[in-house]
Amino acid sequence: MRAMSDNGSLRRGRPGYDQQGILEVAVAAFNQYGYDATSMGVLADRLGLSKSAIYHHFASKDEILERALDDALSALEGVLNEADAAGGRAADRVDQVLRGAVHVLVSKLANVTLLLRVRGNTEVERRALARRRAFDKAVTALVEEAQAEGTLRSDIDASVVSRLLFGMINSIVEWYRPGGREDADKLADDVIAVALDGLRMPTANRVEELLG
Amino acid sequence: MRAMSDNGSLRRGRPGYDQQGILEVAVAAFNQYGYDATSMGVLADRLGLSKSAIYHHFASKDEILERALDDALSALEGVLNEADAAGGRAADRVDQVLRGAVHVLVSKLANVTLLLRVRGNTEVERRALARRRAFDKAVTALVEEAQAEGTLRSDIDASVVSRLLFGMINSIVEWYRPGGREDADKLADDVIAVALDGLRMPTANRVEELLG
DNA sequence: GTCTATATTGAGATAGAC
DNA sequence: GTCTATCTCAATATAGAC
Repeated sequence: MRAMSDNGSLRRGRPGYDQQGILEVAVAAFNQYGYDATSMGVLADRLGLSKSAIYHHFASKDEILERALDDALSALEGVLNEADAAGGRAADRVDQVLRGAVHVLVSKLANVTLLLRVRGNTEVERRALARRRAFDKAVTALVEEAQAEGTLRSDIDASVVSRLLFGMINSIVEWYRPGGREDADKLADDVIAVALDGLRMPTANRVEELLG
Repeated sequence: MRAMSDNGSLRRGRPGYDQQGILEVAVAAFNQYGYDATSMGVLADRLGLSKSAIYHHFASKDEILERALDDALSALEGVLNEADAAGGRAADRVDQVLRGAVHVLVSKLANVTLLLRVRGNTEVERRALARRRAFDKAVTALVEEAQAEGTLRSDIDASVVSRLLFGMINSIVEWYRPGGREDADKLADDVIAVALDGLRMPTANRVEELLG
């Protein structure tokens, strides 16, 4: 409740952590070693604190994870809600969701990375997985709409399409590293370009030559 | 060295495990809970053995992981080598590598899944990551060749292209479940279709309408 | 090839002083 | 808000019998 409690990520001085400051360091460690392989001891070392100091801010290791996952999930769900609220053609909403998802991935890279690696070992993890499944289901429904509309090819199953799309998008967390705001836009453009138009040169001969 | 040592996965009777039999159960558990979160105790329970019985077959938990990762990596490297040996246009070799990778993913689903989740916590894991990086690098070189050749669009960086492609392909392990041989071919077809031609209906209006 | 111990380490978490 | 010290439990791994 002190004044400095609200500017977590801006305060970079060593001691006197708030939840946000601890969260950032913890998530980075979780992503580097994996959640299970990251001990409270290692976490304490990274923070320059004792283990018990961490327990002053969080009730358990699990609770740290819960906070980080909720942040990522809320952002992704927000993208979906915005697209739904915007209305319009399904194809436009698909476009909006894909671009929005790329931006969330980039802006909340660490937390989303953590989310994508959750296996469902604990109640916290299982709740997160349930929210992810709901998100995936909504995206699949959107793709189905776009197929019915005639704007997306319908020779591939909608759930396969949405899984491949998000497989591509989600894989960004494996290699993308910060670097500015316009990079996220360019990345989103590239993803959309590959997803909608494919990699083949528009002028190149089609099926026969490449796949023959 | 007994006769039954060579038919591991075919022998389904409970006791009298060989390395292969233990490996399969272990990898399944590693994928379900995550490697670090899977204890030798849980593994023993699943095998219907005591912990010490496992140590008769493997020197350590790490060695079990090493075997599984090597199997997946060797298969993927084999795909690359075959494509290189086949020669021909870069575009054809890209196609061959993508299809081959999908088939390896499907045929060695469990081991590849494990490989894709390795974080680099131990020497074994770091060696596996190094082999993965070498594979990725070779694929990127292949994409560059195809771009220079004029068969793949060159407005997107080759390393981004290969990362998005393999992001899409690798994500298959998250949802694909057995189900027959032709499924793998159909899946490979779908991946190639999305990757090369994109999702947009060939007849639909292009950039202006969808992205406007 | 498997078992019942057991050694040993490190984990998550708590108590209570400052 | 942080510390030292400690509890408790579960982990990997080993010893040695059958």
